Amino acid sequence: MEELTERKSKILNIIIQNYLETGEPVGSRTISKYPDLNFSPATIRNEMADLEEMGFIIQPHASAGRIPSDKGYRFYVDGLIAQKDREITEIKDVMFERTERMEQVLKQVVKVLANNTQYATMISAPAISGTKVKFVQLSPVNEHQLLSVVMMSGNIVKNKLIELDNPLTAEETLKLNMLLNSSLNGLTIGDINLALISQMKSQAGEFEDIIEQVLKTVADTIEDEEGLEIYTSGATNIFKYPELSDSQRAKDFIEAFEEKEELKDLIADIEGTSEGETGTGIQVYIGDESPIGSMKDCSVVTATYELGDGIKGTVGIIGPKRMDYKNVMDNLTSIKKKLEQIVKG
Amino acid sequence: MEELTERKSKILNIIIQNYLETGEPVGSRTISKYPDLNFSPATIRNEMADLEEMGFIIQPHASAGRIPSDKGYRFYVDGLIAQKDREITEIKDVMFERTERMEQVLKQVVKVLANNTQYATMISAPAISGTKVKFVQLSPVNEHQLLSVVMMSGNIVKNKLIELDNPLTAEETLKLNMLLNSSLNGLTIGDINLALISQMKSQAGEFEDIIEQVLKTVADTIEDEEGLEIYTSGATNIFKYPELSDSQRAKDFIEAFEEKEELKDLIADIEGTSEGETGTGIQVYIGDESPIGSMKDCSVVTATYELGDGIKGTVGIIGPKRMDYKNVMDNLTSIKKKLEQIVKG
DNA sequence: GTTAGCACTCGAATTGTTGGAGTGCTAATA
DNA sequence: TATTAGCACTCCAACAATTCGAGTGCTAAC
Repeated sequence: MEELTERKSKILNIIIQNYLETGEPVGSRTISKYPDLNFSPATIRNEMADLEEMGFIIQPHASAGRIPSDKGYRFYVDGLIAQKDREITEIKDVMFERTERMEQVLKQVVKVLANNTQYATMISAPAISGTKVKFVQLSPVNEHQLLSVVMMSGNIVKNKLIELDNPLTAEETLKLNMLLNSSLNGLTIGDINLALISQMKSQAGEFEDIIEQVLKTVADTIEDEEGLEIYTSGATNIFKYPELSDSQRAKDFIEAFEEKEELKDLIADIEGTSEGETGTGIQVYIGDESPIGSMKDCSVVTATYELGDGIKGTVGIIGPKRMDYKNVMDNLTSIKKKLEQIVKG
Repeated sequence: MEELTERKSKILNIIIQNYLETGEPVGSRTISKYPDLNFSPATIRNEMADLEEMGFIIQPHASAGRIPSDKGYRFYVDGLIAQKDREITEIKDVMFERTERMEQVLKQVVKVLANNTQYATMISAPAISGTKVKFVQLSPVNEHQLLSVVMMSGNIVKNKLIELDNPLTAEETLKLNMLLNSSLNGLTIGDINLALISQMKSQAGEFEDIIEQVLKTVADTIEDEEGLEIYTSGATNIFKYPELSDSQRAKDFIEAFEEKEELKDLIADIEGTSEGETGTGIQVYIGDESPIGSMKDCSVVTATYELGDGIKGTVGIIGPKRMDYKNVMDNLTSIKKKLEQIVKG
């Protein structure tokens, strides 16, 4: 009994779909009532016994119906991914009003997504690491403070306040600005090496101290962001799913969302995985496949969005294994598109 | 029986303290065992009956011990506030390493606080409303984009990207910068009125369009922040307290923390309340005293910190009514001091 | 190959039982 | 008069016993 016959596959799909809706184990009688399956419960039971032996479904206790195993979910999900023809359901366009600031957009995205799907959602801000310096500006605030503004590709702006020992004149500031811009423009963080630094220092002449400080600031500024920002929403939706909402489980889950450290690991894992595995940029972690312990009873569906210039981020949904995979994937695909076009548009 | 005798007050305090520790109703026998109260359980029972009649304690069911009522907690808390002599317990100084950015500091503060107290914590970023423009800087990014950087007192920096129809020359930019700085410097948002705007426009000559756009941007930038930023931590600590951790309650509570909308109301309420009511800047909401529905079984203790120039924010702790009020107040007082000195220092 | 029938199993929900903690009341005591 | 001992009473929490229904596996019949 190694083959997954048409009928078995049909039954399996019905079990999964029914379980997704109800959250209750599915019995043979229930299945036999489906219109396109005219067999008696007994027959179904035989098939179910086979399916269980093959590892697709599980009996939570001796006299209960069956629920999908991780392998079962995987079968179902792979089936979904296979049918590429899904049309993109339009997300309300209200979502992206004119907001220059990425942060606002992302916060809105997770909220909308959580609302649409009723699962927990997360999104990582575009990683800045591979991006280029677009321009640098030093502005004197007063005698002792200099504000450095660094803009990276993707229109990400960072500020930092620099303390000065001695005041700078307007000319000196201008000169430094020119030097910084001409030297740094278009460089990635990786391009700023020792040779470049010493070269800049020599050009700065008597201000080499300041250049050093500024460069350090720039590097700090950028690396600061390396600590990947993540926005989340809808963590409490977990309470909607009885199988996840016992106290301990819920606490661990929500804590992971609050702390975000583990989410970072997850995202690192996702972005590390060879991209485009499915061609759609969508990845699915079922149960133990996820690196986060508190989510071993959950499924995680993620999409990676790319803003060009190698900048990319990840948006994902975490919910019970009996998740409405189809709807979730549609939503993610749609978000991905929207995000990608918001930058181009 | 309208008087709160010494003995009654002693018993009341014992009931509250014991309940704070155990979370279980306190019976007469338990109380009679306290060393400084040499009476039999029966005597205690009489007193307890009185205390209940006076509204300080409650019997959750007919044959249970007593627990404090909101009025009881209030009595206890007022007693605590009265003794001003509390020494400031030092918080680990690691906390405030050199971080220029307020945001980082605040995030750290809530985390440390949640960790120290094991309750849920929140902190509001200093409200910018009353603050002054310190300086404004427009920098051309490319032909079509202009980056505006606005710095307010309290070293809060805001960026915004402005789309240009026609490119600006360097001179024009410089001129605009000078105009903006000389006109806006030292003003609060309230000071920017129509008269000022039209005056600036006329000075800007052919660039009045741009001035308008920039001013709007500046206003936006500032008002943007009016939507008060709030950082939270430790929401899941609620699960440590059985009386709060049933599913529905926990969901509502954590949701309030995730959404933050209600927290904003709370903070508005706090900052609205005539300050210094206690002289220490500490306020306590017990149960229904709080404006947030999902916290009607909690207590909220808050402190307002002031950074000078009218800039202030609020830091608070939300936990069960049987909260370790003393410890919490000490912690808040300490944080408040630290925050206030971090800006001056 | 499919189905009907039947005995069996298990969990969830309901009910009954018990024990302990705590009370209020009354009568005795200092 | 204030305090205490004693006692009957109440209620909850925990546990055990019972019932009920859904679902299974197996066998024999179609």
